[in-house]
Amino acid sequence: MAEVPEVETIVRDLRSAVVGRSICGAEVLQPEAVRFPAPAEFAEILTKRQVLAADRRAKYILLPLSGDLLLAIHFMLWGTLTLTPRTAPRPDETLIVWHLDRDEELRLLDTLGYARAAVGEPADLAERLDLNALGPEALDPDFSVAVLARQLAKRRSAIKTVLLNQRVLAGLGNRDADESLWMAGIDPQRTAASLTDDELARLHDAICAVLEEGIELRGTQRDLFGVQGRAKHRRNIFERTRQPCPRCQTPIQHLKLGGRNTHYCPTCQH
DNA sequence: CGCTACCTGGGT
DNA sequence: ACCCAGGTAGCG
Repeated sequence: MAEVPEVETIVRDLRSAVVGRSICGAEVLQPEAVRFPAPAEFAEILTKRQVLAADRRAKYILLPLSGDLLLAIHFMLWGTLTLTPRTAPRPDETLIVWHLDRDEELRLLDTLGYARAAVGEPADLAERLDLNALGPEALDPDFSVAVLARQLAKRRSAIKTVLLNQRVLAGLGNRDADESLWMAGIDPQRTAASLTDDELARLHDAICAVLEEGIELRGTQRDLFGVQGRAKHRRNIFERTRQPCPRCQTPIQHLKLGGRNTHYCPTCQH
C-alpha cells in the first residue's frame, strides 16, 4: 500500500522515465477516479501535453505539464502507477490510462478503486486539493526538531493520531508512524503536546530514519516498471502483533487509535 | 476534533 | 461467510 516511500519511489521513476515525454491522450476507464474536471474534459485537456517535472507533496504526485497545467495523482490505500508497452494486457483494476509517445502507457491501477487524479491550473488545483494547508515535509532538509516541536505543541490528541494528520506533518502513514514511535521509544497513546525535548529529538531522528530507509529500499510495493521494492519484510512492529519486540523480546501489542491499527511494544515505548 | 463512508480482494 | 486494509473527504 501507498505511504510516502512507495509514492516517492514512483515519483523518482517518473522523473527518470516519463519527464520530458509527451502525453498523446488520456482514457478514463473509471469516471469516479477523476476528481476534476469532468472525465471528458479531463481527457480532452490531457491531449498533446509534455510532462515537465515530477514532484511529491505529502502523498500527492504532482506532474507539471506544458500549457501551465498541473496533474495531481493520489494513490489513497492501494493505488499505483505502471509504465508498460501499449500492447501489454490491461488489468481489470485500471482506472485511467495516459497514452505516451513510443507506444507506451502510464496506467493508474487500484483494486479498491479509491485512487484519484485531477488536472488544472496550478493555483486552482492547489486551492481545490487544499495543498497549501499541508504541513511541513518530513523529508525536507528544513525539517528540524524545532519544526516538529512547533507542529506538535498544543495538540492534545494521541501522538500517533497527530502524526497521521498531513496538515501537521506531511510524510507519515500508518506503518511509518508506528515504526517511528517504536524507534523513538514513545507510547503512541501519549498526547502530542506532552513530549519532552529529548523525546521530540528522538522522534525527529526516527521519522527521518524510517522514511529514508523505506525510500532507500524502494518501498514495499512494485515500482513504475513492476520491480518489487525491498522494504516489504523490513518491519520491526507493524503488523507483528504477539511477535517479540526486536529490541526487548516483549510481545508486540495492538490497539486502535483514531480508528487506525496501532502496533507498539509496551516495554520499550513510554 | 473524531467518526464514517468509500470499494474490492485476500486473509481468517 | 465474514471481516479488514498502509488514506482522505466530509460529516456532526
